[in-house]
Amino acid sequence: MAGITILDVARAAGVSTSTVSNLLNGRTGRMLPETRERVESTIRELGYRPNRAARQLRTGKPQVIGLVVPSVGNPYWGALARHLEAAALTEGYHVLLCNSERDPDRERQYVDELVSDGIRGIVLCSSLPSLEHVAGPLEDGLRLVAFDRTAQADDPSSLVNVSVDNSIGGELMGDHLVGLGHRRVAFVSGAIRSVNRTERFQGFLRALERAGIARPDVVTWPGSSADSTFGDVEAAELGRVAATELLAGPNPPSAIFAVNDMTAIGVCRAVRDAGFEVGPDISVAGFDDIVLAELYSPRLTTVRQPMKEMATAAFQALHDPGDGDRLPGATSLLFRPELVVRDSTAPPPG
Amino acid sequence: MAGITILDVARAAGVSTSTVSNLLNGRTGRMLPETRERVESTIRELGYRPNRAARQLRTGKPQVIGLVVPSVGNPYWGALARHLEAAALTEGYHVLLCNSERDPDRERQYVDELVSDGIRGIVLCSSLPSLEHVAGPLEDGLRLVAFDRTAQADDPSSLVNVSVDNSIGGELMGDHLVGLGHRRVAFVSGAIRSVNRTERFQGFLRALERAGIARPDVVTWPGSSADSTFGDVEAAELGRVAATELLAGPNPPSAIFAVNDMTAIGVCRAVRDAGFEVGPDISVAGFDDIVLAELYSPRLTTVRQPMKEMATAAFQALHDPGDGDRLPGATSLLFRPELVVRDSTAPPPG
DNA sequence: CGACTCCGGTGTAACGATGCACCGACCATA
DNA sequence: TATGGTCGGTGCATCGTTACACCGGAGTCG
Repeated sequence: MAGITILDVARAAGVSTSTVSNLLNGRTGRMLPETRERVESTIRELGYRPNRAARQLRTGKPQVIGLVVPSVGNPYWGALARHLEAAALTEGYHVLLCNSERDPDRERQYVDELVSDGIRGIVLCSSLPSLEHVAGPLEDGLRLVAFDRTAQADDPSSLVNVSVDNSIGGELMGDHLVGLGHRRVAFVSGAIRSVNRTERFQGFLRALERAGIARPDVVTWPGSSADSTFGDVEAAELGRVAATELLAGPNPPSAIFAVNDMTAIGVCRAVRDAGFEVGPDISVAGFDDIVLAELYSPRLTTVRQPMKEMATAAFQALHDPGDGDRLPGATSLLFRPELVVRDSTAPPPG
Repeated sequence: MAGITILDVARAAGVSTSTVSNLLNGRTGRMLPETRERVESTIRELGYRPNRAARQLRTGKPQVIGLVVPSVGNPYWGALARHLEAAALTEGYHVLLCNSERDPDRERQYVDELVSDGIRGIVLCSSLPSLEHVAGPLEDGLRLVAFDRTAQADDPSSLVNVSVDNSIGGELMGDHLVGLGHRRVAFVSGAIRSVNRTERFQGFLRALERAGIARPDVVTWPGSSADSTFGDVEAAELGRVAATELLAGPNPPSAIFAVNDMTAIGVCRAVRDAGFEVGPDISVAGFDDIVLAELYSPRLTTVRQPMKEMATAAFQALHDPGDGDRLPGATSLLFRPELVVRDSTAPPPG
């Protein structure tokens, strides 16, 4: 039980609380090395730890950042949470966890609450296309990182976007499938996170066109985009339904690229249900490289997002004073994805 | 960007800050309903939100609980984090996330830090068998819930353990496999989380013995138990290695029960690598029912932990003043697991 | 009528850290 | 010896909320 205050330290070291505070906050300019060492060793001996609440009350800035994700139960967001927390820890920051459950109201509410708690940095993994609902706090100095989302024209300035380069990711996978010899390929996607989907698809398309391949079949979720409770297990179901439809068609593809790993897993199930083997008969590829991808059977070929680096960058963007003269307007940090070839893709049969 | 303080509210409502504070803290006994309503509506109009830092500074109790897990990247812990946060939210609490990465030192350090930040409630998912390292804080009034762990004789009192009834879980699975007609069964497990492992195994054994079946083969991780960095993806690898060994043996089992879903997935891979089909040829079962289990191929038969209920109970145990005259000594909350039969188990061939 | 008791609040001293505005001592210079 | 400048610190008001101690007025009782 701490209970040890700055006053205890000051008394024990024979200085004033101001001096201890100065030391604690790096204002050691005008301080005798001797005094400094005496205070430092006193702090160590007493096991003093600053009280965060008092510090926050005084400075208005807690040593905490907020993380708002759809659901940390999803391995993708879980991985982000893990790496973000690790990055924050290196600077003595803690992470407050918020699950929006893909509910825009909850998302808004969380941001408001965090802000009014004095938190000045938030990593937001929004399911909303627009971010105007956080424009207010942003103007008041909130540092906001939008994760897994690319910049939009109407983004508030001072917003930093951290994301993988979805377009290149799509292209990498397109090159891979083309290189294996596939000529009839399909793209399967849900309607949410439409920006990502579009970019992944565009990159994919670019690779195919370069190889002189006709525009692939594209199957997207037939449901309305207003279906905001669209979850993660449902993503797999979508993949299954879409792939079933594709395979029953007149001229089925020999390879299917799903917008993410969850969906790819659903596609795999459909492929098997249709009597094919994933890999040898029909190639299936995903995106994200969640832990599941490596463990799935067959091991899933996918595009890896460098999650650790992205999480670290997200924290830095919140924590740093800013790159001084950063370009005005919204900024994006795009990370290079990496193709991970495993067992779910192979040359087409025949 | 609140900026609105209790003083603003008091002035606007024409009362003292004390009255507003009294209302906020439920001391409405001696208060005219009229006054109360006036203050309440003022609060609403002004959009006042109490400043947590100031409140904590005054009361010493922040509206935050700590969650220490090995890694929230693991879907099992991710699910816990999600449900715990949801439960906390209903009472206005936030959750501070800490990933110990299975490092005992980090675990200790997190607890110390949380305590010295004034946090009075922690859900600890410890990889350590003993909890003496938190005995100090516990004596000083820290409320501590140990999750996924059953009580030990030398547990500090005032500790609450929340866990699924592993013994019954094992028994349920034993009954299921026996009921399918299996007579040669094996149990695969790593060395960590030894208490859980033992209990799951004991329950399993009980079911087998009741059916008059010989003691099953048991394969545990050959590595040393000091291997504390033993992770989650490695759990799958362990399953693979263990099952490979089993299947190459003289009298291979027709069913394999793995200590958890991750390990079961590794077992599945080994089964397939050996040229068998999971389900029809060899039954494989897991434990936990992580999201992966439903998505895996084949869908995994497993024992579900009622995660939502367990997380809610864990929060309640931290939050409630205690059940008045709770029994002295360590308390355990055991939850009933549920058998989930899917496609990875089937009657033995022949 | 005076003493008591409620009722419905209010006044205010903390909680622990911060950082601006000082201050005394010492030295150099004029 | 006055003047000014550093050096190495210190004094203290302040952040927003809480809750204990208190208070004035109305009602009750003998």
